Parts: sequence; C-alpha cells; structure tokens
Amino acid sequence: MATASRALSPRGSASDSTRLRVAAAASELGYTPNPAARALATRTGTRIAVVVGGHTAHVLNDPYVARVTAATASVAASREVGVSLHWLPLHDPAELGRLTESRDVGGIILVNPTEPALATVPRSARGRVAAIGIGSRIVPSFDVDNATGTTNVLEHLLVTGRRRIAMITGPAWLPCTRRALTAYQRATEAAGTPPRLIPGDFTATRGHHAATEILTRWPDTDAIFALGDLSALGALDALRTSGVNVPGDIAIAGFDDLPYATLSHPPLTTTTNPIESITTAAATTLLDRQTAPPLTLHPSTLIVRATT
Amino acid sequence: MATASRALSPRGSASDSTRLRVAAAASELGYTPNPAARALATRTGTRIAVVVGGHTAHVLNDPYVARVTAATASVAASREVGVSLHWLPLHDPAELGRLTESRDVGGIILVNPTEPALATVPRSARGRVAAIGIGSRIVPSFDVDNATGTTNVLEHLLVTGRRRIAMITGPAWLPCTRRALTAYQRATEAAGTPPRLIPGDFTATRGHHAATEILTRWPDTDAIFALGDLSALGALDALRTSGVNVPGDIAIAGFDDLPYATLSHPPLTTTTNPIESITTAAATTLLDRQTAPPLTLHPSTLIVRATT
DNA sequence: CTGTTAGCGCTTTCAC
DNA sequence: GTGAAAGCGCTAACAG
Repeated sequence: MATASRALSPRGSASDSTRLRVAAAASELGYTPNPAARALATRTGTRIAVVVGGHTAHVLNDPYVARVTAATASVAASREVGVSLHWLPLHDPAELGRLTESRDVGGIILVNPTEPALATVPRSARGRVAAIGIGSRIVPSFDVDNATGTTNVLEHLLVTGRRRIAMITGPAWLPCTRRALTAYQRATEAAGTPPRLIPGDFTATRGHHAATEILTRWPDTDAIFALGDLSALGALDALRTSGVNVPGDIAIAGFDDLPYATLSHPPLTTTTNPIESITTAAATTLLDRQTAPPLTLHPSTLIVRATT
Repeated sequence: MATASRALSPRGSASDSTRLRVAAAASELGYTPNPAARALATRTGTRIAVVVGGHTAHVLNDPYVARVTAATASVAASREVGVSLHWLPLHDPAELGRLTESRDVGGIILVNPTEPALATVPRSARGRVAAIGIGSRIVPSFDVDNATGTTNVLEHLLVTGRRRIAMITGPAWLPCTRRALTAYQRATEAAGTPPRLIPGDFTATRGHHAATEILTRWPDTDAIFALGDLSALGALDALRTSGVNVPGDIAIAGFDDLPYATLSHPPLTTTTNPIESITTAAATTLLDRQTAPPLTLHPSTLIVRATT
C-alpha cells in the first residue's frame, strides 16, 4: 500500500523494478488515484481559489476575470484540482483571511489586490498565495509589464511626432493604473511635454466622456493613450462623432489588444496584455509549490495598427 | 462526533436542542468543515469539470468558454467545490468516459457537445452530467433559445421591410447552429423569401469574407443575419469597405450581444445570449443533485440598435 | 529500499 | 434521538 503510493509518486523512493511492477499492476486494475483522499491525508487542499478584489460583486462577471479563471481551471485540471471564484470586497478584506484558513484551499490567486487587502494575508500563508497585480513581502506578484508597455506606446507616439499626449487612466485604486501613470509622467517629463490626465474606469462609456473632456480642456491634444482598449474604442467613437480625424488630427492607442481592437475604424493601435500566460505562471507556481521571485513581469508588446 | 455531523447537516435527524447546542459549540471553536474529508466519506467528488467539445485545444482560450467557466466557479465557490476545465477532442471523445469514472469529479458540464460525444456518457452518470448545448436521454440540456432568438431577429428584419435575408451560420458541427438554421429556413419559407446561406465559424475574419461572398453571389441582398456578433461585426466591416450603406442598403444583425456590439458604427442590432444564467442553472442543478427537465431554454431578447 | 501501522476529518451503519 | 465504531483511500512515520 505504502509502497504503491511511493512508487506512483515522482518523489517517493522506490527501486525502478518495483516502480515498474506497481505501474503495471495499476494500469492492469484500472487504478485511479483519489485526490480527495490524498488531500485529506496531506491536508494539502482540494482546490485553488481565484479571489478578485473589487467594490461590487459585479467583478465576477468581468470578461478579464473570466479569462483568469479559465486559465487557472485549465492548469488545475492537469493536477486534478478545482478552482473556485470569489469576490473580495475591498472595503472589508477579511474574507481573504477566512480563505487562507480554509483547510481545503490549497492556493489563492489574488486578482487586483490592494495594499490593505495584501496586508490581511497572514505570514503563514506564504507560498500559498500569488497575486495578479501588485504583491507584497509574502505574496509574489505576476503581472504584465505595465510600465514598459506604457513607455513603448508613448515612445511610439513621440516618434511619430505627437507632442501633446493625453492619457485616460484606469480606476485610481488599481495599482496597475499607478504604475502606468508613473511611466506616463516619466515619459512626458523627459519629452518636455505637458501631462494631461483624465481618470477612467476601463469602460467604453467612460472613454467616450473622457475624450470629450480632453477635447474641451486641451483642444490642441494630438494623441490619446487609454489604459484599456474598451476606453480607447469609446474615445475613438467620441472623436468620430466630433468630426475629429483619427489619426490625422489625433492619434489613439489602447492597452490589452482585445479581439475587437482589430475591428474598429481605423483598427486600434494597442499593446498586449498576455493575461493567460501570466495566470498560467501564477497557477503553476502555486500548484507545484515552487517559490516564486517577488515579481514576475510578462512583456507587453506594441501592436501598431491604424489609429496612430 | 456523529451527532455533530447529523446536527450540522440539514437532512440529519437531530433534536432542535442539540442542533442549537452543536451550532453554538461549532462557532465557539471556529469549526470549519473539511470538504476533502466529506468528499472521501461520501465519495461524492471534490470538483466539477467543465468539458468543452472542440477540434483543437484552442477552445480553452475562447472567451465564451471562459465565461462559462467563471460562472461555474462562482456558484461552485458557495458549495466549497472547485472547477476544472478540459478539452474534449471531438474526434476522440473517450476522455469524457474517463472523467465520468473519476472518483473526484462530482459533476460535469458539457459545453457544445455533439451527438457522438453524448453517446459516450454512460447511463450510470445520469444526474452528474449537464450540457450547455444539446443534451441526450441521460444528459439534460441547458441552452439559449436559439430558435426563438433567430425567429425574433428575422421577424424584425421582415417587419422593417427586408426580404432578401442572408445568414452567416456557425460551424456546421455545432448543434446550436443547426437549430438556428432550422428557424431561418422556416422563417424564410413562411415569408416566401429565398434562403441564402454562408457557413461561418463565429470569427470576425470569417464574417468579413462571408459578407464579401454574399455581395458577389447575391448582390440584391438587403439584410445579413450573422450567428455571433463577431461575425456580424466582421461583415459590417466588409460592407463598409465595399461602400455599402448600413442599414440603408443592407441591414445587419448579430447574435450574442457582446460588449463590442454597442461600439460599432453603427451600433449593432443583436439578440442576447444569457450564458451566465444558463451556466448558473446547469451548475446549480448538478451541485444540488436536482433532477432537471430534459431541456431548459433561456430566452434570447432582441436588442435593436442601428444596423437594422 | 520496503512493509506495517496510524491517522487525515468526515459520514454511516448499528446498537442502545 | 444519540453514542460508539468502522471505514472512505490515501500518505507519513516508523521499523525493519
């Protein structure tokens, strides 16, 4: 019994002969390991929780979150574990603590956490929590390289002769927004270009309004960079309505490279957000109990289409 | 110990007094049930598998599949179980049998199954498998009401004076395509209108090509109905490029009501596909071990925007 | 390296 | 209605 267990496990010590013998017997009898029993014996947990920070439960319907969940569920499948999806109310992150205590949660993927939320992760949970977004001393972070992505976009805008570049940001509480913001400030400063910031929330509607606002506040703007393709598309829509020529009068660039980015008129210049690979990396780390570096950044690559 | 178990379970027989006493003690000691132990004892499974039929593993990256997975993971979370995501190669559906055998899979949600795939579900799995798409004698189906959705769209097109309506379908192997097709044939026949069918695959690219093909094969077409918003958007793009006026010359309608549908020029008329509610219904049935009717159809509601 | 022995935390007989 | 005892299928600890 124990021998069998050892033989089947890659890290158990068993001679090659028994290993083979056991493997043969196993397939002979149609043996299938029972993850529940294993989880009980090793108290290792039977699922990994995807926990999404947000102000309303609505975040659970976000397509971006859906992609994270699906990618996690896909790598989880190969380890015979499951994934559950939870909303973490940012005004009361206590729920996170409960999940880290839960005996059957083997790992937690924190999506869009805030500093306060990260602070509630107990030290004892080290190695069982990973973040997509910012991390902390005990939570390793896996994220898209927002700063470089933003810098690349701005660089491209500058190289193509734009000088008065406005930016539509994401929600202020989102750490990734802040990183992009810093990159923007650094770039505009270096170029001796005036900073023009409008807060956004990643939605098309807000992007639309933001663009209108930009037009009235800074009529001589010659480029708009929106954090999030949906906002960029909304902005594009607003400009078209106002009779502004894109990219003739104003260039537009987004962030994410959503499927629809290629369908707009003109097709949207943007930079990729490889969320599936990011998620896979985070989930793999958790499931294989690897110790991850504090920060793993996945590159965002610029895709120049016709709005710039 | 046993008493406690009985008291905590809603269906256990215990007097109200002990039930209260146990509940008090439980919260006092911060007791948390261990799903793995329960799963082992009841051999009830520790996760539910979302199994997606398709020809390549690429289906796992489909945003539609992601939404199904996320919705499942969300209801699963409340029952303390997880979700895993699997690709079911349609050319070799044997994997499905393996999953139904697996001791730790408590339920299976079959996405886009085909008849052959459904045939591999053993009778013994009745009650542990639900389908989003077509079902079978032993697999209850949860789906969007494709037929009525399609009929509504066509009705709307007819009422607004369109007579030569072309349809861009989905992949032929997808049963939902066939249902929509039937509705289309019925409607065109009733209206004494010529059927004009072009196969599609739900992508924007294919929608683009399909529209071009429609233009050359049936130049007098006055409406295009695409199964899937992405295809509709692709078609819209093609028409614009060809200088066709939408909706002046040709009306366009899609199916799904994706977020992008509102962003096109003009905004796309479409009909909803409430996949989250559908999924929630299927998952709930599985997790609560309810017996579902053979077919549960969720309504698709027409959203008239400006392409018709 | 391999066999034996205890549990992991719950539910389920089975007596009382 | 309630307690005692026997597992569910595995791995960890301990001898050999």
